[in-house]
Amino acid sequence: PLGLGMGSGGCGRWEEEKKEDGVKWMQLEHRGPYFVPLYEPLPEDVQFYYDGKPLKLSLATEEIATFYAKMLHHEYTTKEIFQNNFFHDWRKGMTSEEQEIIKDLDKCDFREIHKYFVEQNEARKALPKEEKQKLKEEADKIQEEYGYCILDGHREKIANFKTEPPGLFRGRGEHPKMGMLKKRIMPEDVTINCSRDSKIPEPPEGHKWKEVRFDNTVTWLASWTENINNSLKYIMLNPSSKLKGEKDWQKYEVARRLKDVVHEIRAQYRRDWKSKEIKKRQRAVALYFIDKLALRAGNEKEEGETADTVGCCSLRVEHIQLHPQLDGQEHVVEFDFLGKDSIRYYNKVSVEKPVFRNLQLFMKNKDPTDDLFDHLTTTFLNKHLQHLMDGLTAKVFRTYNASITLQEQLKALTNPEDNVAGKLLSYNRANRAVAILCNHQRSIPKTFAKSMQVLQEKIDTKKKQVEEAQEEVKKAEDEYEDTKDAKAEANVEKKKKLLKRLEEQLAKLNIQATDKEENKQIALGTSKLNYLDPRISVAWCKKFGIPIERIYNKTQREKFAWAIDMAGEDFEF
DNA sequence: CGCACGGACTCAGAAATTTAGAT
DNA sequence: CATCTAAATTTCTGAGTCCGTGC
Repeated sequence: PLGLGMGSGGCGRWEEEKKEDGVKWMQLEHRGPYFVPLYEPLPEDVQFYYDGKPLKLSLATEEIATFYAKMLHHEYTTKEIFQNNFFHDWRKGMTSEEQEIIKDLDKCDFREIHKYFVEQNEARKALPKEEKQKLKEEADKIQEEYGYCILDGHREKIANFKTEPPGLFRGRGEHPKMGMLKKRIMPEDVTINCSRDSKIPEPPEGHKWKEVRFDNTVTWLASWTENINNSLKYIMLNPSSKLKGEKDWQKYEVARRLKDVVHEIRAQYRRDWKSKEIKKRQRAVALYFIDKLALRAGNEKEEGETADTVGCCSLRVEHIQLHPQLDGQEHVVEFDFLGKDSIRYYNKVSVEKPVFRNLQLFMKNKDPTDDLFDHLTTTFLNKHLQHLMDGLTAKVFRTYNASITLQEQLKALTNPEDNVAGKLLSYNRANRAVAILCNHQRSIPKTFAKSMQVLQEKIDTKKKQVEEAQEEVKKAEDEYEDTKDAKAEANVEKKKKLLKRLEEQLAKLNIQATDKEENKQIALGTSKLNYLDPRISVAWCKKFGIPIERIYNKTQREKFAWAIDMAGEDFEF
């Protein structure tokens, strides 16, 4: 229905007969989820201690105890909320006798159990090669049996074919539910979705499914309700599948359509800044942020159920500060809030004057904890966007701005004279510009400082070698001056060649160091995988003769097969 | 008929595992 | 060539967005 235009190339796999509205497949057959192994009790000599005395736990109580014991040295277990939630749920699982004894988490000693698991891990690592090989083969067999399905005649990889094992819930950031017990998923919890006439998956022996349904308007193979947030979890296809690939393609086509109308939309929200309706003004300012800063929409969240994070529409007064003047800039807005996954967004932005004025108005007579856009919801915003362009929602701006930024940055940064390493540095820098725009961060790798130092030492060594080689060249040249014999001439060439090689190695190391430093706190993967139209990258590779393997690994090439197939070097986003 | 709510899907960084490269 | 180590890749599952529906 979207009328997707084919790029150059074109291939059978990505163009197929249209299905009825909302229908996702005609045939779906699979084996159902793979259930993670049941709990194995601890050996007799591994004991739990309460108040200094060994205490034999019932099987269910012991299992939950092991979840905590495994995390003993994790920062989580030091948090009061984690401890309280864990202890509350643990006690619920205890027998009444155990409840009578175990009343204080501080008196619980899990150290021996913890030590046992550490040793188990080490033992597994130290296994002889053949044993490891055997384990791998077993895993491969499971993957082979449960990891694929048949969808409309194609064998497709499944993303998550295993049920999630039980354990303690670990939310991101200050999550009020951290430490709660995540229950084991049983076949009786699972709904299977497949085609009516397919081989219906067998539940494990002695069990039955909660339900088997035949709904071809959805893409999931199985689902269950998890007990922490009482929400659904799904088993779905791998990104390499045709179904997901087409959806991905469609996403970028919508973003490309935004390119045609974005100027009009920008003109529109600038007009709306002056509207008499406060609601319209708020919508226009929010949209300006979404467009300029690539903020997320920011749906309302249930208070106390999740970590306190916000997006654009849910920003509170306390999340911004207004500076009429700052560091030589006018109308500066200082943002400081926790976004998705409790990742901090911190930014100082000079905004257009009407935006600044409006923000002052929106903040007037409000408490810090009041909503900045108190008359705005994501539904209202998206209704408006839908009206401006078919399929337009707030998130499309992120996709659009990310992809257009990559394209522009590649154009600006790529030097055709550079070698492959130099061009790849440019690519990474363009990718990095997008990651910064989208605020994709990672924690600085634990070994960062050390490995940076090692690299710096390598550079210093190489520098010395280059200097020595330069002297060697000079010496050889002097000798040739004196002797003029062929052997000396050959020696000069040899030394020059060596020098050139060393200089190239040094340049490469320097590039590596620059890249590493610039990248230490930036996560490139998320934008590469979810925001950047892969056809831009494919075209860039073709244009500059960079092998596609240098920017996409195997998994990424599988996910972006559609783009690799269809994009020529002249593709424009 | 507006809106809460559930459902289905994309997007997210940490942790685990594997691979490659240095010694 | 073996072994250690860091980087790359894969796995995992939580956290968002957005839509349809039912009251």
